[in-house]
Amino acid sequence: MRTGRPRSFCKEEALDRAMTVFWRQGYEGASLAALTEAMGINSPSLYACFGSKEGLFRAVVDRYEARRDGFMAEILAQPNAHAVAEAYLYGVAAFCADTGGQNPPGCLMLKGAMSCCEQDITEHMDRLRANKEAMLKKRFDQAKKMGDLPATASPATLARYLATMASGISMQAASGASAKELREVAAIALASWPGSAHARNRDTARTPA
Amino acid sequence: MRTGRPRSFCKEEALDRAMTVFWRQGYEGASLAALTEAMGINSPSLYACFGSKEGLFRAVVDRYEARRDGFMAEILAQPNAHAVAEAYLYGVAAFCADTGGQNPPGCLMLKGAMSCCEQDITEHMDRLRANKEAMLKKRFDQAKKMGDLPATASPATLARYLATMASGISMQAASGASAKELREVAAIALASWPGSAHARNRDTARTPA
DNA sequence: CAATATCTGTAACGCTCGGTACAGATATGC
DNA sequence: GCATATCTGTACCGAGCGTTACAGATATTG
Repeated sequence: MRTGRPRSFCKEEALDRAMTVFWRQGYEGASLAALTEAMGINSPSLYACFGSKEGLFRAVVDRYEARRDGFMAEILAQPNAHAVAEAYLYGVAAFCADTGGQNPPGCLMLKGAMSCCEQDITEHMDRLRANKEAMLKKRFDQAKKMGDLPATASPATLARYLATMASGISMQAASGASAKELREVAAIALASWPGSAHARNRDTARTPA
Repeated sequence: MRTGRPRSFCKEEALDRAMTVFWRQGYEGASLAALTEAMGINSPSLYACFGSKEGLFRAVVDRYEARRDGFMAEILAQPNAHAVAEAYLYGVAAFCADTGGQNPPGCLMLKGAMSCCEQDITEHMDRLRANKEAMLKKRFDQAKKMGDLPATASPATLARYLATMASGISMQAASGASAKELREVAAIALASWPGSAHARNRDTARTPA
């Protein structure tokens, strides 16, 4: 076992508390003072454990990503392309609207990436997002072979379309849109899905009842 | 005429130079040093002219908004709802991809709003964006009366859908998507437009030629 | 029981931040 | 020409930033 005085705080809990600060304030807006106060530790403990503010942020992002990997697995397991798109957009809408009582609405990734000028950080987050898009594309390649996407469909463009919509939904959530409003928007977005023409009268924008 | 020593720089040009700094770095990321250097003036001149960093930013945002008002006027003048949606999304895509050789891709509003923790500023920018969405809604109310939107369509939801898509397009542009990729995404988004069912085979996602 | 290794809190570091005091420069108004 | 008003550059302010030196506390190792 490791020698020396043991750490007096829970690393995971500290990361969760730091996450809410970065989520609310962005990367540069989150001061060390705010972070250490929220985490309940002093700065030397933070530096011993995470190396730097950037190291802490990366650890937070990794933790955030790990949680969303489970979400993506559920999405990709849907039986066909339309179900994937539907589960993805409604899932993103629900996620962005759910503050968990402490986090602000929207996505940590977007808030973090937009509020940071350090290139290596923004590139890292762009890569993570591109990776999610690539997972969708791969799933749609497969769907095309299975025949639940038309032969003319472009998996890459469809994946980018969903990623674009997800970013937009996150932005709308961040500026105060309700969960219901986000779902309505997702519904319109899904009406344009290749092969869902007959769903139009059901899914497309209608005056809410 | 005004007495005293005259200002030795052009206010509008200084605002344009400050705009590119805010656009690249965000509100909080743009330091006074970076701003004064780009503007070619010293800080006392900046403060005499704009009052504070926040005052400068508001002036920049006003100037940015004034330019986009012309864009919105063109959009709203389109002959029917579908043309409005099409002109809007393709216009946003073109705008976000066009850096003008100095600005980063994407929208100053999103970058500015996301990189700022001061509530009065973010609220101001949210208000401006909501205002654009309201203009679209009003136009779609009118379109519904004119019969170029189905009676079941919800102008508010359609306007929110376009605003969401526009935010998403801006985010994609900011993370490196090309103009062509943005247009392809816009095309899919337009395929779900109420009443454009027959356009699907023409507009929806296809493997690029 | 040392000896060693790590974590802890206090207190400070150098630096940059947004903002300004001040004196000199340059215009107008009489 | 002289008083007045405004802008300009230099040089600086206190506050807050991310980060760390250091000494004391607390664990394992032998």
